[in-house]
Amino acid sequence: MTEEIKQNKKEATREKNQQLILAAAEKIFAQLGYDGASMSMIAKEAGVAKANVHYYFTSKEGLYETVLENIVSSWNLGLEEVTVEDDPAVVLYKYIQYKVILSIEKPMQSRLFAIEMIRGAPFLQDYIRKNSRPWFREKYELLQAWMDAGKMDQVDPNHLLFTIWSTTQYYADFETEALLLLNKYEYEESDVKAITQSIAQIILKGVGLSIPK
Amino acid sequence: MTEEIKQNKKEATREKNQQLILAAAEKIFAQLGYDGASMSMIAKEAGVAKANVHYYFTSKEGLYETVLENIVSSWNLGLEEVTVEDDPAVVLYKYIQYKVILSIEKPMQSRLFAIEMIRGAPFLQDYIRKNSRPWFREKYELLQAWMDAGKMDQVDPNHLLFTIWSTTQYYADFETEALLLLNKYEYEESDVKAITQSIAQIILKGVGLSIPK
DNA sequence: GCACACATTGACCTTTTGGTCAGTATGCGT
DNA sequence: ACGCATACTGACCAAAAGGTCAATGTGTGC
Repeated sequence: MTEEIKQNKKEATREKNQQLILAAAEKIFAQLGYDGASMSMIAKEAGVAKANVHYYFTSKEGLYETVLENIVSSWNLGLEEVTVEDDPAVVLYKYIQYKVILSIEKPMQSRLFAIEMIRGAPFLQDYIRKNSRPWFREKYELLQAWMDAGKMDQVDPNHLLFTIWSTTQYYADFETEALLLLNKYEYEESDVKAITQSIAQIILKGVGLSIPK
Repeated sequence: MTEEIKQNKKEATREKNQQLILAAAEKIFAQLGYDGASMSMIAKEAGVAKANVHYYFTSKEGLYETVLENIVSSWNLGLEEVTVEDDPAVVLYKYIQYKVILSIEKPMQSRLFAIEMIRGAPFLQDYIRKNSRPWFREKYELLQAWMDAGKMDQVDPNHLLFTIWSTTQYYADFETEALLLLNKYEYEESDVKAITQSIAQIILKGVGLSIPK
């Protein structure tokens, strides 16, 4: 036992219901967007009365914000402990693979994020400024260092990162389009590998690297 | 004078107002999504009474559908008159350039499309099946032919096309994120070139081609 | 077992939504 | 100039939205 396991029934119920509502909200918001979702749908999905949702989360905006924060703070942004000494081919390959898996397995989170961005990020602007931007700068420096060291081609690191994000997230956000064009009903296990392979092949070779074995 | 220029005032007004409403609807829908947009906002934006919007377009769904159809049918999908004899480097470079320009100059259309896809394409599914899919198959064959002829590397043409789409559309759909991370207020003229160059460099080299001069 | 704090809810409120309709304005053909 | 078809609108409606609240249920500590 690690932390304070002792928990009375009330606290447990409270936690459980809050979690229930949060999970329901994530699902509904991702499916229908902020405006398309309604508090009663979320309450129904969570199996509680609508008023109870308002008991835990003051407003729809508040609930939405909490959902976004939860998702976003759960994101290991990736590339956390990478240094200039590492092999860029290995690092980038693994990053692409990680992002593809995330897209296929947790598409709702990606879509929720996309919806928020398209809306102009009314709630996530602060997060991006405070968290994403430093992370981004750091990775910019990392990539630039690799390029300076002649380990890979010189490309604008900004656009390289955008390229990795967009290509991998495409399979979550535009799943409908992708599946329709591939004439598939849903992604298969083998698709993860094929997608990773194709993207990695293009991007890695595109910056003068080759796919690690 | 090409067609029937003669137009009485009634027809002109009708046409004008319809166009006014459509333009307003496109803007509002792209900004707020289907559910976020309201008929009164659209009417106000168009400068007509709400009831008049309903006079021309039976319902919100109908209006939304018309807006989508308008956008989508205005899309020259690109790569129209390309044959196997053409140089893939030139063709792909121009295609990327064309899509980047579109993303920067008409981001609302891209975003509207993205929103529709994330929602599961309730209205555009038919269009994709009937129009995009044949186009997609055709370009698949074209790319495959180039690869068979040894003009470029062997990559799954499906994912290559997805890669081009996603990377270019990113700058429209995720404009907020991109600008925040680049610490810019808006795209500049020079960005179109820089983006095109970076994307083209990665993708072209990634499939064994080099940027044409 | 009792009192207190917290959890839960149905009923209710206001506002906004998409949509309708009866009535009015407006340009056209005669 | 007049009558008719079409364009247009303010007022209105039912439904659904987010949100509130008084009342009721329910564990916990004493």
